[in-house]
Amino acid sequence: MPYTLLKKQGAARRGRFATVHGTVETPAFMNVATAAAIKGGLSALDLKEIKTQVMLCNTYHLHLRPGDGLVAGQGGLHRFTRWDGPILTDSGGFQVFSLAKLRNITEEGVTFNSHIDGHRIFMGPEQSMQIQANLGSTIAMAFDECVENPAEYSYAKESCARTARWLLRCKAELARLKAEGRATNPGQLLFGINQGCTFADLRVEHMKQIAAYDLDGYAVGGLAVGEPAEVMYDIITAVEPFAPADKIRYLMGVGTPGNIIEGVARGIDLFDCVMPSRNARHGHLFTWQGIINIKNQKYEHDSAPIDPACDCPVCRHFSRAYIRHLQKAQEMLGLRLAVMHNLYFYNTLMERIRAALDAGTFPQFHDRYVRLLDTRI
RNA sequence: GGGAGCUUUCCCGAGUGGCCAAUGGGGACAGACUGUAAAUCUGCUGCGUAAUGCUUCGGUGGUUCGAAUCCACCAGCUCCCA
Repeated sequence: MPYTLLKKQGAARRGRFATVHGTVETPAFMNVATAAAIKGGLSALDLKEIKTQVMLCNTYHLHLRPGDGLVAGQGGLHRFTRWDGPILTDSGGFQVFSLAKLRNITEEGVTFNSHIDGHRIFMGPEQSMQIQANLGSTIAMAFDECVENPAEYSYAKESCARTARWLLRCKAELARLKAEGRATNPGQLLFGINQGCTFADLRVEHMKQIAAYDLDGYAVGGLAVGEPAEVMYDIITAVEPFAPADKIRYLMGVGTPGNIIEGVARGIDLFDCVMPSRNARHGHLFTWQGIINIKNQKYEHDSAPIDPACDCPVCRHFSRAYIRHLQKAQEMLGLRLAVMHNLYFYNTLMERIRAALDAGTFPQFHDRYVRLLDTRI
């Protein structure tokens, strides 16, 4: 059993997740590297320095470019990227949502038009598993449909049932690929994904159903797609009791520091989000005093580090004035330093959450930071 | 010395009588971003709370009901002939 629950405080869990590529201390934030690189110019060499535990790559994007066959030929994602820690591959399910204008969904799967050159590609549960088996990630995600918000109840119910059927096909296909020796990582794990939009009864029913499928982990997907944060929290609270207690739980695509703290408080172990990396590229930097926009004129002559309370490599060496200049001048270094800082911040946030859970002080940590860290200053 | 052309709001640059406070870029300023089609996108950029309001298109004067647009002179810049 890869997941070990070390300590509980309320619904919050301090745990450990063992994989063939190393152990993940949870709660943890996975750093998003969609096309096998963290945008902003970070390589695997940088990730240790910013306390990254897990790297997240994308099935759809890597299938299109450079092609999962090519990655397999290079020895898999680990050899290809030189990141030797755990890698989770998202299944392409989110692209069913985000590339909505370019796709068509049937029981078999989804037909996309490539966002790169427009050519038609078909991806269903089997294709997604084949691609992920080629990529050789540590953890494969089931192929799901991430439904847009708001959604009709009837559509949500139908989609949810289909996602459950797809999950069984994913499990069967991955087992077959492993049995035939076609998986780059023979120890590849599979997580299922809970759906059901904002309807608590659908969410619970779906979670109960997939809990019986005995997967390596359980994700809550389809949240943070436009619904109010309180709705998201209520859904997590409703569905959490029905996620297997001895399995790791992953809240997909979330979120702000406050969202993560609330997620941990509701029993979530894993998170991922593009926010720290994307917003860093746009000048929004997270600090222990709140969020700053480094491009603001008020930082023009500011020789202080991004966050005086931060000991990341960027804050140890560089000033706000310098990073502001780099971003205004569109120097690549401005993006890189900002991304390094934000990811370090998120990874440190998780470290402090774990420390608070270890010390039994998580409620105090929650109260002190849950609003503060999401506040623009 | 002679001739031709040019001068627009922070910059470049449209506009050749009213629909012009003036197209479009850039820059500046600010905002958005949640399993990344995102080094992207949006707003804003003379003054004024607002108005059929005020000031503005090198300067001064003129023509006209009305001028960034037409005329005269002046200043500066570019090119051609000596």
